[in-house]
Amino acid sequence: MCGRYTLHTSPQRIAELFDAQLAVGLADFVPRYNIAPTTPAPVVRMADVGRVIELMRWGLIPHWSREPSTKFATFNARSEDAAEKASYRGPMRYRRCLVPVDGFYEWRKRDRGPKQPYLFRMADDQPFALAGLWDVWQDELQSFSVLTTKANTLMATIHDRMPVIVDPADHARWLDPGLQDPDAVADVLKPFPSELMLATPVTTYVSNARNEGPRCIEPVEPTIFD
DNA sequence: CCAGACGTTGTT
DNA sequence: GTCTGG
DNA sequence: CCAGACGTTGTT
DNA sequence: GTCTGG
Repeated sequence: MCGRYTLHTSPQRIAELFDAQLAVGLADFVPRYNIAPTTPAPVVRMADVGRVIELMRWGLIPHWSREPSTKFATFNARSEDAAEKASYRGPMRYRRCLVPVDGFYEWRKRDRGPKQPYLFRMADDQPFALAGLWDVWQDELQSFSVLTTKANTLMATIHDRMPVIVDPADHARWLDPGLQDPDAVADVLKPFPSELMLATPVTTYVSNARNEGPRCIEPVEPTIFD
């Protein structure tokens, strides 16, 4: 699963990498090391003019919701059955997006002490894309969810689920609003190869969602209890 | 048909 | 809006 | 995801 | 134990 991540690469570099236009205000997006559910984050989606990067709230609020509330856990969606779920059926067909990140966190429960956070990133330390779904509520609030899949062998040491990481070669197809049959993009939703990723135990400073800054990704030595 | 939910994960 | 349960 | 709160009334 | 806020 995926409930916290980083995006400290500059918006200009992200726009370049994803071949997308930055929405107004996004050029000033400050480096983030602790993006949490219910908070805004940059998302890449197709618009009439092509790919755009906009701020959306993490935690998908369906357009039919009475309240823009976080009543249910919609910051992740199971890729295996999202196309059949009431909340994701529409988004899976018409509103797929990419979530730019340069790493994400997972926590492992220990026998004693607080949970140990791990930072997962690419071995080459480059930014990458998570598969996302988005929606609009009351023509004013855009929000998104991150798809999950089976853990690869690296992640399986901590969890049996992981976020879907979209291979750059699949970006265009995933975003294509012309593909309205979930089967046409189902092959994109697979576990990313472990050998291209790294995991590092980091300080529990990141565990509090109010904490920010480079200190969040500070490595720590694994302990006997890890 | 209508009413009521609409979600995920880990842990027990 | 759309799915599930009764 | 984790951390932190978890309640009501009347009065100011 | 379970919900809300970040």
